Formats: sequence, C-alpha cells, structure tokens
Amino acid sequence: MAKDKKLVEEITSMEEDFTKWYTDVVKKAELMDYSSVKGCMIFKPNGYAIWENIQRLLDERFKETGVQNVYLPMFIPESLLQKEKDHVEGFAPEVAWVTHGGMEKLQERLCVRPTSETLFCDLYSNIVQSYRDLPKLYNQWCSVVRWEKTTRPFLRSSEFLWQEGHTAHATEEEAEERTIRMLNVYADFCEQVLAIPMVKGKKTDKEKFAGAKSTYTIEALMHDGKALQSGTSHNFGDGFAKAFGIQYTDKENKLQYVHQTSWGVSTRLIGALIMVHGDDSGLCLPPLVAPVQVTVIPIQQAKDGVLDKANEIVDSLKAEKIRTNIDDSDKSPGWKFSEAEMRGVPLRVEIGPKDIEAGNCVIVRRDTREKTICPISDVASKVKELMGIMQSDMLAKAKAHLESHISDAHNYEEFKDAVENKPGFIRAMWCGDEECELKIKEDTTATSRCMPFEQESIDDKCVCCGKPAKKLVFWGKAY
RNA sequence: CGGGGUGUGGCUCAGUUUGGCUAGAGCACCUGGUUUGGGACCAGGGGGUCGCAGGUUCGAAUCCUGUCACCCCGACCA
Repeated sequence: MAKDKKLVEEITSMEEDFTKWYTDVVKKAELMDYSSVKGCMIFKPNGYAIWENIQRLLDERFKETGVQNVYLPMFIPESLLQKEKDHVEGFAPEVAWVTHGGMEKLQERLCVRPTSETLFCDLYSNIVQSYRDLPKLYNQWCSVVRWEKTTRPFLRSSEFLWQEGHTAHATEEEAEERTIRMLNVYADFCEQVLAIPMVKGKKTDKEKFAGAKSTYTIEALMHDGKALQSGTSHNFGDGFAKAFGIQYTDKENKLQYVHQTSWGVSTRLIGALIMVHGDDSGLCLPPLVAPVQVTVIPIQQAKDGVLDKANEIVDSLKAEKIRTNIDDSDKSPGWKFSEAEMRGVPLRVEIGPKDIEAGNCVIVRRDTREKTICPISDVASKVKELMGIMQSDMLAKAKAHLESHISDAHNYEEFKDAVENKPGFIRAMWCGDEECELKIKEDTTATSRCMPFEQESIDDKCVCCGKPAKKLVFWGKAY
C-alpha cells in the first residue's frame, strides 16, 4: 500500500488546506477540545500526556544544569509590573486584570501573570545579598495568560502551559553563558526527543523580548514551509536588576547589580510536533514523547487464544517499560489501525490466528507503514530496535525537509519571489535597520526569524535597501 | 481591533429565500445477533422547548428588533 494513501475521510489533506488539516488532526487525535471560555483550550488525555512527557524529559535536563523548581503566585500587583518600562509596554495590551476580591474592590489591581519576570525580580531583590548567594537558577512550570485576539490550538491561546526559567548571576559573562546554554538545552531536546531540527540564532532588536538586552531563539520549519518560534532564551543584562534593585556585595565589598536571564518553552511544542511529523492519516509521534508507544491490535479476537496471546505480548512489552496498550474493542481491525494512526502511535503490533499458528506477530511503523514479521518471543527487543530507528529516521526526514526549504536571496526581486514561490526560510543579508524589517514585512508578510550563529556573507548589500550589509538573517513567514 | 462566516440531538449538516401537520438525515450512542488481516452488516431503541431575549402572526427554526457566543482571514503576540 502506498504510504501516503489517504485512509481517513475526516482528515482534510494537507495539500488541500493545511490549516484545516491541522485542526482536523488536533481533533481526531483527541489532543484538545475548545472550552466554554473564550480563547482557552482543554487538554484531553492524549494531548496532556504529550505535555507530561515533554515536561518530564526537559525537567531532567534542566536539573542536570543545576536548575531548581519553584512556584510563584499567578497574580502580580500592578505596581510591580510597572517597574520596568519596556516590559510593561510590551505586555500591557494583553494582560488580564483582577479588580475585585469577592464583593470588594481591590486597593490595587492584580494582573494575571503573562510571564513572571517581575515576581522573580522581586524575589531576587529580597534573597540576594552576597556573591555567595549567586547564581540563582530557578524555574517554574505553570500557565500564563495573555489576552490574545485570535487563537489556535497549541499555537496561541489565552491561557497556555509553559515553563519559565529565571536566573540571576554575578557577571555579564556568566549570564550570557547561561542564556546560550539553555538555548542549547532546548535545541538538543527538540532534536533528540522531538526529532525536530532547529535553526538557532539571535533575534533582531525589533523581535526581541520586552525588556531584554538580547533574545536568542530556536526556529523550526513546519511542513507547509512556515516557521514556528519554538523556544526563546533571553539575556536581560542588568536592566531588570536596576529597575528592581537586585544588588549583591562582591568579594571586594562593593555593591553590584546582578545579571539575569530567562528562558521558556510552551505547549506550542506540541503544535510543532503535529506540523513537522504529521501526515494525511493524522499525528505521527516520535517514540520518545509518544504517550503510547505501541498499540497491540488483536485480529479475529473472538477466536480461541487470540486475546490471551495479545495480552501476553502487552505484558512482555510492559515488562520492558515500553508504553503499551491494547485495542480489544469490538471495532473492526481497519478501524483500529486508523485510530492508532490518527493518534500517532509509533508502532502497532497485529496478532491474529494466522500469526499465532506461525508463532509470529506483525509490527507496523507509523511513519513508513513498513511491516516487520517478528517471532512473538522477540517482540520486545524488536520493538525497541524499531523505535530507535524510527526516532532517528524521523529526525533525518525533518532535517532533509528543513535543508531543502532554505533558499538564498541576493536582491529584493529574488526575495519577493522566494516568499511567493519557495516556502521555507530565506537567507538574505540585512543592513541592521528596523526600517528594512518593517518594509519587508509590509511588502511580503515575511519577518526576520533570526540571525543565525553561523554567520557568513552571501552578499555585501542589504537585500532590501542596498546599503552595506551587516548580518545574515533567516527570514520567513511565521506562525 | 478590522473583514467574513456560523449558531438546529454528542458531532457534521439539511430545512430559513416563499411562515403551516408530529423538526429531518448521516455519523456517534444503547440492546441483541452475525462479523473481524485497512474505518463490517442486520434488526430494534434513546436523545432536540432550533444560541438567548423581546416582537409580528390564528400559527415562527423560518419574518422583524436586540443581544450573546464561537470559527476563519488579516493586524498584535509564544
């Protein structure tokens, strides 16, 4: 069977309408539901379980770098939010306010956190006294609220789940090092666990975080050629420290300001998983994050011994810590295959009378639909092997897609042509003026995604204005 | 916030133009039976004051006024 044959009518094909495909997959894979609250979504078990896996695996990596988890309040007093000018201006348009407690009007309104820089700064100003108190490496897993005008499942909603790391350091160098280190933790996690290759780089001033000295980003390329900002890491310098009075006494007994960082990824990563790996049959999850790694599907399960054998297989897989379930509902096998595929289960094991007679079972990969016949006694080791191969094949495929969707533009005509006709990232030189960024966005809807770490000069003039070029920039349409 | 669209069983929708008997279909659900290697079939069954509030009328899902909600496309943002 052709691997991209469309098997499920309810999913619109990607070619036909990518946006609709995305919504269909999200619904058919039962990842989320819309709620009665405007712009807010419900994570269903299958979607939340992906987040739990991301959380668990990322959290381990954070802790390896010395980070500790904390939890701060979800409310921020208005006066605290006001302390850093750029920061308030950046977030004010999208914060939700609490004005009443019960029947009584509050003396001071509280904002529902859109991000927690101000609370962390307030905390650090109290607990940091000496250089011996540094660094502080805190992180929290929580939800934040941003009153968005438009919403899309996992990509943008009024409330979303994320983690925000906030660190305070004695020196500028140490803060910069931490900023880059966490960006690399993200990029590595995305590649190794989510099988999503990232373009790493620095944001232009226009695109950087409100209040940051510099913002670094990991940008992924979706199947339709649009970019998705998947994680950011900010170096705040001492800007927040000065606004919040976070000072410590150094070894020479001199008062110094701390240097801070913050970094975050959100449930948007689930959106990336869907749009990087999914196909017309639904979701396709890399084994390492899949809530269910193997579904066992009995064929002719009413026949003697079939269910018993299927359950034996389940047990042997579970014994090896492979996340396994069985579909022993009385649906037809075809139904079960489609269902498992929509949910993105990496491998399925088929077991029927014919197999049992031969002492075999059939293992089918979700990404290629390739079938492997395997002795029942070897199923666990074969499953492990296939999951490993699948994990790296999926990354290789996504890498090939990324690399084949990067084009160079040497002048404005080429640039405009690329935006129109070559979905993906466009590499082009830039003079450093925000005006050119604005003009490019106005003319083409493409934005600067990042200035990659590996800089090279592909031309000496700015692609937009023709003035001397300063930076190589990755441009693209973005979510 | 601008432009467009939609509200009718759990879901997708028909019916609204031109008001008229008991508001329909497919899917899903429940019961029983036959099935099962790529979304099986038969029989029976339950479930809707047509988004909400007024109004017109002998009579409103359908016409009028108001209102609310959500979706999509832009601008703003993770």
